[in-house]
Amino acid sequence: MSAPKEIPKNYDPAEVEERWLGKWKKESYYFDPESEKPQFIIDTPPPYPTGNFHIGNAFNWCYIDFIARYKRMRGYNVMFPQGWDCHGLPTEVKVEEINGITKNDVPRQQFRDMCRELTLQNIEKMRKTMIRCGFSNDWSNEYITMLPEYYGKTQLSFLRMYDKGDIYQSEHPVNFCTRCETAIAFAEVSYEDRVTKLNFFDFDGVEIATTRPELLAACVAVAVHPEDKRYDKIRGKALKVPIFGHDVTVISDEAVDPSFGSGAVMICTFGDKQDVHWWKKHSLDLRKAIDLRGRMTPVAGKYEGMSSAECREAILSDMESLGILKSQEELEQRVGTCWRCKTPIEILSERQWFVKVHNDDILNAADKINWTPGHMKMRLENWASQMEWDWCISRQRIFATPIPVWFCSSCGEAVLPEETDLPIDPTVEKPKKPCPKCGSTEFTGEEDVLDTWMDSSISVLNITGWDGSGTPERFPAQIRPQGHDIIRTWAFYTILRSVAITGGQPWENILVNGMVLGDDGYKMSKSRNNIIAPEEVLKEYGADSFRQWSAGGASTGQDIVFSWNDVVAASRFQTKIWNINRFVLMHLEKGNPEDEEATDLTDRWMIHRLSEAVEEVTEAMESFQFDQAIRAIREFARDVFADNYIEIVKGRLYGDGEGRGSALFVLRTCIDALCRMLAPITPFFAEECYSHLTGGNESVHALSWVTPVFKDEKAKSEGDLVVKIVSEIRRYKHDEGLALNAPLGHVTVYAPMAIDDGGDASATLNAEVEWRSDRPDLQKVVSDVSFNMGLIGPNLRKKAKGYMDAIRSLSDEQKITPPGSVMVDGEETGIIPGSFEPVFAYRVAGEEVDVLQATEDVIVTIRKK
RNA sequence: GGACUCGUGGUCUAGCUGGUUAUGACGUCGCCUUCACACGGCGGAGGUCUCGAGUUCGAAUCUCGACGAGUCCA
Repeated sequence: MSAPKEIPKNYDPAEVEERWLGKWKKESYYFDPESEKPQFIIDTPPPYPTGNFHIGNAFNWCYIDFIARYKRMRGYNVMFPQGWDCHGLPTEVKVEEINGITKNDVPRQQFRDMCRELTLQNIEKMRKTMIRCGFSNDWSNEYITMLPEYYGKTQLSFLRMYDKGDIYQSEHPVNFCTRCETAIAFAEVSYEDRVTKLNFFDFDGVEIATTRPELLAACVAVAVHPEDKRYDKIRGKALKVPIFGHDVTVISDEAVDPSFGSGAVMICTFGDKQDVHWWKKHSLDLRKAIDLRGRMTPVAGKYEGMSSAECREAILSDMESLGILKSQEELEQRVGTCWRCKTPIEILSERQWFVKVHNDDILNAADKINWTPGHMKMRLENWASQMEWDWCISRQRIFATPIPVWFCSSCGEAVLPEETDLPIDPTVEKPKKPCPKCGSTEFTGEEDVLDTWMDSSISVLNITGWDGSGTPERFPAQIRPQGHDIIRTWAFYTILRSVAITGGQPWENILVNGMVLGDDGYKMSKSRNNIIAPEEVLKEYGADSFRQWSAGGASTGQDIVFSWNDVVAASRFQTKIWNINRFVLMHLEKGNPEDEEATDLTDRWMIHRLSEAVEEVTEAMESFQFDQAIRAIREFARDVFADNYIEIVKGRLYGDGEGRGSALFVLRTCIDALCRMLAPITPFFAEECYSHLTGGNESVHALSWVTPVFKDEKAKSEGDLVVKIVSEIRRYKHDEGLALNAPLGHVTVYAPMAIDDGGDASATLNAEVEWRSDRPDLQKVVSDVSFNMGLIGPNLRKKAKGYMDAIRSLSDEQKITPPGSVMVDGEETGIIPGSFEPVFAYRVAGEEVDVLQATEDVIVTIRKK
């Protein structure tokens, strides 16, 4: 081992991190398909390529990278793949915006090419940020869902599920965005508070309140509460719909709130989800008054062709002139809108493709997965148990995976391609065989495309090597790391699809991280102006500080508030370790130790404490508690190693007498362990420190994880005492107004056991320290009693308080030598052995010394010179 | 409206399978230009653990309620 001569005085993260990025080989993170090691496959979230890898992503990826790096050191064959979930509205909207077109202005294929081009550019931008963060992705396992090799698998999964009967088409009400002209899933509906008008009008003699008068033409019934006496006379009768003149029946339903509006509701197809319920339950007619573009249909009579907003105004004005509009009230309501363009969604009934949702199977699979934190499973359960209808997977868009289906032009039969012909685009290619039902060779390709969750919900099948020939050997993956915002979507859909295709659960573990909030405690948003980009943090403090913040900023699963303070503290911690490292290297250079053994008391104490820290950090990493891991590392490095141990062994290090070799061995062992423990969290910093320690021949990331060196309980308790004495005397010096290194005179420590600290305490305190195991000639008085509640509570229950009072009122003599029993509430109660101990105080008898009481049975006297 | 999470010194945060003196960071005050580090060291001040009720010998921790905050969703 040869330490390099030059180690810079200051740690410069920018320089160091760039340098290692240039040296590290991406191949060293590749999953090895030939390896004998156990696999550890991570089902990395495939982000949407917006071009902006935001701080929430970065936080999520920090967790993943901690795990990936840790598991490699633990001897696993790790796959940390990177996917890109490309399809979807945002890119289409962006392309339309950039080029000033709508999707219908150019041929489908050209529009797709434009989307693809933009997506590739965005992916490249995001890759750069990821690499700069030091994430150890396996780029040999990258996948891009818009490319044929991936979406071919999406189509294959479609065929498989179609064959099983899990995919079907049907006319059913769905959420629909009339601006984007596509169906959307519940997961894509967002909600906004808006103020609207509640309109009261005369409906053939009955007062009705509605927020959506434009749907009057779509009215198919009027509903009242079954016990609402006001409407007893008209229940079951027909009413004539104003303006439009068709008849509808008055039905009873418990879901009607008699106190809202007039207590009578008009049911339209469809004003909201409740209408869908009623429509299904009471088998009502379907009257479509709004078309896919948000225009009124012929059903709306003279209002045909108007937008729904125009129609609303027109109908209200007509009602007014007819004298049937009674009054209007303001009403606050939450409106479902398209998550992308914020247009209020309509519920329209159209032919769509659906995936069957088998809730029980999903819940069973979810039960087999280990959830961290546990309560996140509840969110999935609540979501699954309240699903209103099957998953609508068809979208009327362009940039997405085509639905691989043709319809026979003469008999209408749905014809699917052969699996070997995938991937296909049915709007471009034709079936290879005539229609199996009628023999026709004329077909129309399905123009609808798939919901992008159909792509991303097979990420785990893709990375474990699914090719359609059965459950892949590597399935399930070991872990899915993701945010709690997509439990209802990505996690839910992935479990659904894994169960449908393989029958098993997709992962062994799911680790759910919190959301990153702005430093004001709120979700980051443009309107709050509290967005922090990862690049800002990296530029200022480096990736390692950012990663430390990710690890330690909040406990796993909690939302995490971004805090510059914590980033700065992290960076200072690195400075601290850097200086410790410089100090250690300086001494190693002064004369390298041959010793491979810790012999002195404080050295053995240090190794014991190190071993404890290693166990704590290992346990934390195993259970994904990164905040506990970094906290344990910091406490060990700063408090135990630097402030206690190093200060105590300086005397031996600056001399060249006995014990120097042992101390150097311990210093080297500790630094080595620190580098390894820090490697997953601060990979650049750990690598830099380790390279200085060893000369840079081997990467810390290629090493195995730390194992405890040894435990020595005797050295631990004796060493704890030495440390305690040193800190007590420092406090004493401080209180006496002495500098910490000021000479002190003679210190005598009276302890129950004989201690040989090899002169460490003397050198540290600049005083003669004498360790004695006899008792000092001091007056000893009982000052208090300490109780063992763990013993007293369970044994005495209600009598505990009385028992303690009785003990306290014993004489000093009896506190030292207890009687057999005491009286508690008039009852004789036996003394529980070990339930209390006397606490002693000491007074000086004659000699002119100051007395410190370090612990209950350790006395220190100080004779100043 | 529902679900979930949270409410701890000035600020942020840990603890929450109940048991000595409630963790740490930032800030703050005092001392120290100590030979790794002033981006430091040593020492201190600062908390009725949101409120109320309950369970218990004992509650920051468990239960119920109130109030407040956040997130996801109908």
